[in-house]
Amino acid sequence: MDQKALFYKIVAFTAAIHRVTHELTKEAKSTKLTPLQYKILEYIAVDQPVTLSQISDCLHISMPNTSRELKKLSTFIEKTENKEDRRKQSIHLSKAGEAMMAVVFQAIETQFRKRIQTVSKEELVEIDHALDVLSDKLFY
Amino acid sequence: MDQKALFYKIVAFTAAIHRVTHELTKEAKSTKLTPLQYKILEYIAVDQPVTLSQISDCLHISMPNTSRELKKLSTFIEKTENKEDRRKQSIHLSKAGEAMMAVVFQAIETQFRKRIQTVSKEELVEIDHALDVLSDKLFY
DNA sequence: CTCATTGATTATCATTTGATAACAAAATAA
DNA sequence: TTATTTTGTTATCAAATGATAATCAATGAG
Repeated sequence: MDQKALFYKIVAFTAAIHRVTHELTKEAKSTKLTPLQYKILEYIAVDQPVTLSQISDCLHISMPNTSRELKKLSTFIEKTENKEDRRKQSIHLSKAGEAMMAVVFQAIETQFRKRIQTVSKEELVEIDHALDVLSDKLFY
Repeated sequence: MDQKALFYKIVAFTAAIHRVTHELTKEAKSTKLTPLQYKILEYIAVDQPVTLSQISDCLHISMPNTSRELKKLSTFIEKTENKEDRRKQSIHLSKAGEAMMAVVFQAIETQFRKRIQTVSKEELVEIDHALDVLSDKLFY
């Protein structure tokens, strides 16, 4: 296994992913979310409930800026007080946020279905396995 | 194969990749390149020679903005006239650009080697195969 | 040849994002 | 208790990025 070649393949791969996701999340643009706001909402949608500092840490956005963006997203999120530590906030999607992310995800999903139209069931299993392998061993 | 589950896995996967690449390309920050400039240079490095409109198309940056960024990158790139179509430019990395990207890639590679330290040869082959599968069938 | 199209540039403006300082409240350590 | 750390907010400034109009030269279609 030529590690150098593998490395270049990974660079090309990640670049390709960035391009494809850009393509797909363009749909999200119709929601008037900025890319950063979309990223934040996506993170909340997947990991909720989260705290502000979790968002800040994971997405590498400073706390002041995270706070600012969350304020802009106020209609899409809700903050619940954390009983154990009253400094912390439990942030999760509001009804409106859930509804909007559902629409966005639906749009992205539709795009993806187009992509896998021609893919056989066996190949889908292969893709699924490939995702697991890379998630486990490379992009954790 | 549950397509819905697969789709969510893909969303989580691409988000993970974005986070990891963010982590890795932070190294590139020491080069004083902005994220956009890095993206452009990376694209040139991988696909050179390219034209300005290719960069614009592939990275979804308007031509005026691409032109502006390329001007900022002038020390790292060279423009050669295209004999067939004199409107077009053949853009490739300059000596300085090659040198700098080599440093950046080296830094990223080092990070990646850390990640695959504990991975066996068999698993590397598996990773390589997984990259091929996803590149072919999903992120083309 | 004339006209529309393509590839690229310059200038300009608005928006988004990043960075930092100053602050406050809750929690924890001393 | 007091001091320190963690979590979050507000305000402000600078930089990066996006968007658009005007322009130009080369190309290709008619």
